[in-house]
Amino acid sequence: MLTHAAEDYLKSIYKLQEKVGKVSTGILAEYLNVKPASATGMIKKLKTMQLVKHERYQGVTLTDAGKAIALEIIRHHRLLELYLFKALGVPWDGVHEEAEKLEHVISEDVEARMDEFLGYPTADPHGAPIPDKNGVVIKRMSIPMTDLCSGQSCVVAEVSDTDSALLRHLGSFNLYPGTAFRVIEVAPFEGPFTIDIAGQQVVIGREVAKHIFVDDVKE
Amino acid sequence: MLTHAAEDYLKSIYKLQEKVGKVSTGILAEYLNVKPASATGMIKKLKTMQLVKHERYQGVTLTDAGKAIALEIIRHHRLLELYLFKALGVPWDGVHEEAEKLEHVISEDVEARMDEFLGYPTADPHGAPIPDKNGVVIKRMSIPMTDLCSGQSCVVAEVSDTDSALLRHLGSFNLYPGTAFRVIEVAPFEGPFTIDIAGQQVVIGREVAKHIFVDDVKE
DNA sequence: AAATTAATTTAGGCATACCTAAATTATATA
DNA sequence: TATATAATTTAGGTATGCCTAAATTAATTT
Repeated sequence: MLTHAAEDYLKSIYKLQEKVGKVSTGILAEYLNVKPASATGMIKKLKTMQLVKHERYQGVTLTDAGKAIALEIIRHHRLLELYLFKALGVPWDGVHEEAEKLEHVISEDVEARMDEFLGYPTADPHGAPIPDKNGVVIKRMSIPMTDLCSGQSCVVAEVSDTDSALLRHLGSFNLYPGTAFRVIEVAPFEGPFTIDIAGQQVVIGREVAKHIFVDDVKE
Repeated sequence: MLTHAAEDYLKSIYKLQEKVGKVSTGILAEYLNVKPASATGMIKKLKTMQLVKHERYQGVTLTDAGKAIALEIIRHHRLLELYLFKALGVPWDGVHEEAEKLEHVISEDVEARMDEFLGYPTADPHGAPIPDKNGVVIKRMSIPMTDLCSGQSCVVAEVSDTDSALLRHLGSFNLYPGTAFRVIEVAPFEGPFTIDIAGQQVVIGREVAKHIFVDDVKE
């Protein structure tokens, strides 16, 4: 079996691969809050296990085996988040941290039971897709909120899950995945967004908007 | 914060203290499936943290601080067992192993939510008492089934939780905590027990009976 | 009491996974 | 192209927690 650290590396490589494309040692180390030298060491270990491909100074890529494990961990994480949220009422700004610890120790059996309880869901409380048992991920075609213009309507698809304070902030406006809103005004010079959520007028700063992804954009 | 290993040592010392009284290095090592030398090492570490008292060759005792941590871990374990059993339908012969991993990573917040969901229970699926938030344990006055004589009636109070095969065996007779039965016959020369459970006649071997503790004994 | 046996502790090693500091390699600039 | 800068890797060190083997201490037997 893999160590927790190895699982975290695989998960992080997968996520960075999605976001940035090429995954360098430095980017990976920064993401995991370790030094580049530590990342190099783990990459070497994962390479001997045939879970990653790596050429010196050229970054890492997951092998099929590595990707399968990464998706399994991500599935654990997101199912746990949703379970904690729905079954135990843990606030959505707390589920990430909790799931981060549980994802490495939960059994496939318990996971299957949570999955059944939740009705085989496809997204976690932040809107991120939950890979199925075979590692198949259904990708949504969402765009960053910062791409919206005045007058456009849309639905929140996903928000980033790591910043607890941000999530509390969004929660105070009811800005959850599935929530519809309309852009009233985009302030010039990279300014904030004024939006309408269920009749309420709310101002969302640009830095915050970067962490919100939307769907179903209409004029 | 303590390591998982340190938590396991404290928990084991507590349990052995209950069962055997004096806890020697050798007993502790055997219980934890490590070598005596390893136990000595951890005992030293726990001593510097003032969680145990230890005189060379004289065995270990928990300090109040150590006992508090031991009871906290035991509370985690038993609440998790009951939660997995009741909320997710994990069979009672599987909850111990699962809880063994989760007990070290579950937060106080999630634990409190499980506790509420379960209605502040006082016993786990095997009948073991769940310490409350302040580490108070309500002890039951149960006796081993092997002390019973022909004709006596009783109620199952507790069964040992570590042997999964034993639990499946007991489950097949509906021999859960709370189940009442009457001893029909005790075979001589340390032989098996024949009992009546809800009209069904069942034979329980002496080795199995040693792991069953009963309450409410009547003639 | 002496000798044997058993329990415990010390000493020295291994693996994991992190660190810092130095060396190396690649890339960008002059 | 030579040099400066940035990224990466190597080398060597720390802490945890396990191991084996040897030394010590305690308990039992003769």
